[in-house]
This record gives sequence, C-alpha cells and structure tokens, in this order.
Amino acid sequence: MPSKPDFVHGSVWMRPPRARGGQPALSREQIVRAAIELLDAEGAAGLSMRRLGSSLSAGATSLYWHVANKDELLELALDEVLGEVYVPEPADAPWRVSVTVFANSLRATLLRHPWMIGLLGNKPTLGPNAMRMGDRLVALLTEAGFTGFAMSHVSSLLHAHAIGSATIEAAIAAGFGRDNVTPSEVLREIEPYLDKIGPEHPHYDQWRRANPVTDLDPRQLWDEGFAFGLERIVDGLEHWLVAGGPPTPAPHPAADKT
Amino acid sequence: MPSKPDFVHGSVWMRPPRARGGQPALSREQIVRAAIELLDAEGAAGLSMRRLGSSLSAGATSLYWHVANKDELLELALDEVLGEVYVPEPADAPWRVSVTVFANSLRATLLRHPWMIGLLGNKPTLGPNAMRMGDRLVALLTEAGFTGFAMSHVSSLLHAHAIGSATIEAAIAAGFGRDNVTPSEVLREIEPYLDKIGPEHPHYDQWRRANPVTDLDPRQLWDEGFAFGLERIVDGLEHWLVAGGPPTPAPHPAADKT
DNA sequence: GCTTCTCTCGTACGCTGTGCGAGGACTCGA
DNA sequence: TCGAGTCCTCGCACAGCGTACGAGAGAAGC
Repeated sequence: MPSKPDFVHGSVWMRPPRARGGQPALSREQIVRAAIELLDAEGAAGLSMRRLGSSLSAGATSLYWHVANKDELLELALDEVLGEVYVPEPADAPWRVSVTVFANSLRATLLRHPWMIGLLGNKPTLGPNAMRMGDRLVALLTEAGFTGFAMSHVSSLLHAHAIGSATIEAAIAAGFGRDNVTPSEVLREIEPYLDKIGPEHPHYDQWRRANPVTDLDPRQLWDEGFAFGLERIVDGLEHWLVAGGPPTPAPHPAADKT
Repeated sequence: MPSKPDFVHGSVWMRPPRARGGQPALSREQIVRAAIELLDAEGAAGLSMRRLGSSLSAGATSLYWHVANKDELLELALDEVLGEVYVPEPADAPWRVSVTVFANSLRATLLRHPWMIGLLGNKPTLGPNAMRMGDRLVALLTEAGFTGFAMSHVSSLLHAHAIGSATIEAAIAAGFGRDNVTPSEVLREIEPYLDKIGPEHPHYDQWRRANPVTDLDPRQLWDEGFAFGLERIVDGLEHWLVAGGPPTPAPHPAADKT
C-alpha cells in the first residue's frame, strides 16, 4: 500500500469541528443548558444522567468530570433559569409597579419551567443569579422605603406569593397536560366526581354551582387570581408604609423579645 | 376503545379500597401511616417500597395489592397529612382571626412534614381531606363576604402564602439539618462566602451588614415574617372588602405579563 | 523522547419501581 | 370432609437509576 498523503489524514480539515476524541467536547455550561432543555421537555422525571449524556453524544459518566453529581447539576440548572427573572431598577417606575413586574416575572419563569417548583424546597438557592435577583430586589425595596427586617419580610412575601401561586397552578396544569385534551374537557371529566361527593362538601358545592368554571380558560382565571392577590398584597404594604411602618419602634431586637 | 388515562377514573379517589376478607395482615391505612412515618423521619428520598415493606415486616411487593404504585401512595400520604390542617368554623371568630388561624395551621403542617412541599406541584390534591379543607374554607370566606371568583382568589392567596413561605423556609432549614450544628453556626459558616461575593451585590451586602442575623433564631424570624405577610394580606383584603369589592365591572381585568 | 495534566468512557455495584405468577390461608357450598 | 373460589403475600426478575473506579486517549511542557 502506497502511503496516503499525510495532509488528508492528519490535517485539520479532516477533523470534525468537535471531534469525539477531542478534548473539550463537553463543558459545564453546555451540560446545564442541555439539562434544562431536557427538563423543560420531559419534566423532572425525564432527566437521567444517561439520557442527558446521550443527548450530548457523550457517555453518561463523562458528565461527572464537569459536575459533582446530579443534585449539583440540578442546582446549577435552577440558578441558570433564575437568571430569566427580571427585577426592575428602582428608578424605572414607582415601587408598586416595579414590585408587580418582579412578581409577575418570577411567576412566569416558574410556570415556564415547572420542574423548578419541586426543587425549590430542597436547598437554599445561593447561586449567582439568585443572589443577583436578591440584590436587585433589596435595592428596589429599600428605595421604596422598607428597612431592616421588614424589608426581608416583604421580599419573602413577594417570593412566597409567586412560588405558592405557581405551585398551585402547576399542580392543576399537570392534570391538564395529558394527551391533547383541553382544560375544559378535563374539567368536564372531573365534574361527575365532584357531583358525586358534592353532598359531603355543601359549601364548596354550592359555590361551584353558582360559579361554573367549565367554559373559562383556567389560565386567564389564574392570571386574574395572581394579579388580584398581588394587588391586595401591595395595597397592604402601602397602607403599612404610610401608617409609619412598625407600630412600635423595634429597630434592633438585640435580646430575646416576645 | 381508547383506554386513555382518564384523569378522574384512574385517580385513587375514585376506587374503593380492596374488599375485605382473607387475612388482612396489611391494610391501606397502615401502609399510608407507615409511609408518613418514614417520610417524616428520612425525607422523601428515604422512602422506598422495599424499606416501607420491611418497616411493616412485609415483602416489598405485598404493598402493591393495597396501593397501585408509589405515586398513588404518595398521593394518599399527602391527603392524609392534609387532615391535620385546621379550618375554624365561621362562627368561631371574626374572619380575620379565622383566616389567620387557617393559614398558620397550613404552614405548620407543611413545616412538620416538609416532604409535602416537593409533592404539591405534581398533581392536584383532590383527596377527601383536601376537599374537606377546601369546603370549610369556602364556608369561612363566604361568611366573611367574599363571593364569586374573588372568593376563590382569596382562597388561592392564602394557600399560596402558606405554601410559598413554607417552601422558602424548608429550603433554608434543609441547610440547617446537617449534622448537629445550630443554625447560628451554619450562618456563620456561610458568612465568609457572602463576604467574598459581597462586592457583586452591594445593596444586599449593605443591608446584611446593617442587619446581622447571626445571633437570632431564624425560626423566630420566619414566624415573624410569615405573620407580617399574613397581616399585610388580611389588611389588603379588608380594605378591598370595605371598598365594596371589585372597583368596576372590570371589562379589562389584567393581562399584563412580563 | 518522556512525563503530566485534562478529559472521556466502559464496566460494575447496589439500589430503585414494579410485572408476574406461584402458593398460602381463609371462606363457602356440599 | 372435600374441593372450589377468593383474598392476600411474596420471591424472582427486569430494566433503569446514580455514580465509583480505573484505563486510556490526546494535548502540553520539559
């Protein structure tokens, strides 16, 4: 066999841009991005290291060079999508508006990536995006006039409303996601069950008959409900603020106080 | 005949428990109770069918006679502990008080069984205890003067506050549960990390320095925060109520999304 | 040339949920 | 007393999981 021209075999042009044998075929960012894609498409149960690996044309255990374990990967993915949350600058608008924008953005992000919800209760979110979100929210609330621990309580209140609402909505939406049935059809399916157990729940049953929900788009109803709650919260905060904050000045509870 | 996974008829709540007879060494109630015990003791990751079986001195697959699968078992366990939530009767107290009692009870239940939190977003809770809770809350809110969809929005708002708050608290508490260290020690451990990345988060860092949290019991702080938020919510609801409910017939409710 | 560092991956282990079918225990009718 | 039928338990097996380990490929530096 005559020797082949060397430039064919060893040249750059013959090598694929990201050869399988090449070194940097994988990166942490790439892995996290692929994980999010898989999670969005198939939910939390659809993500396994093997599936993730093969979605990157890599071996399952190759991932462990870039990521300590699956939990850490989920943590990274969670913080990554938290980067989608938008927190306005304090100067952008009145605080009532800015706070509403933030809460809506957090809720929308959670509903866009419902797998986040089951992860949030597991460990504190200390990633860079979560911290950035927290920092900007502190700026916003401080500028609005909240100080001390009340400020962090307000932050928790807003977070809780978005997270709690998204949890409830995601739960019901999970019942809707099944094979191409519309929410109305699902609601109509549940109806007989509710009718059957109706007598055991007279108050709810009466309300349900007076407020049939079957023909409405539940998504619109949830949007309204979230906005309603958020308005009540912001109203309550404003009243508290104009009333002068805490009724009795308790700036520094240094010692145990009851 | 399409045997599509019918949302209602496939659900646990539609099927009666297996008929009795033979030798009932195991029962659904017993299994659910043991599962809750295991979940409380070891968290969601600590429950496996094999471990649950051997905690009942039974084979793992014996459980499948009484329970269709693990998901259904978790659903049963979730509804069971929801029975711990207390909803006052409308006549017991002014609605502001009753609503506060309910929200506190829901939060306390969630914190007593933190594994509930990761389950809530997965599917709607239609079990008997959840329905009973919903029914009593409807009675409460109707008596308070809320009607129509606003009533369900108020219900969602209260649920969301409890669930969201519990989620946040459980996440941080999970970081505390580690090997016999006190929360203060954990906070002191995190301190250097926060110091290091402080410059990237100036607002938060400034607030943190002005409000050192290290010496406080975080549990007390969370209690205060939850109560603060709940007061703001109830205030906001009361103002809305005395203002006469919805301001206008509202042709354009709210469709803003960010 | 050699060593060293960076990265990939095949193999393997212990664990998971659960389908299947054998078989034990009990009740009932004769 | 004897089947027959029903209720319930459980051993086995399978596919899939997270991941520890160590071999080895390729690039970089001496």
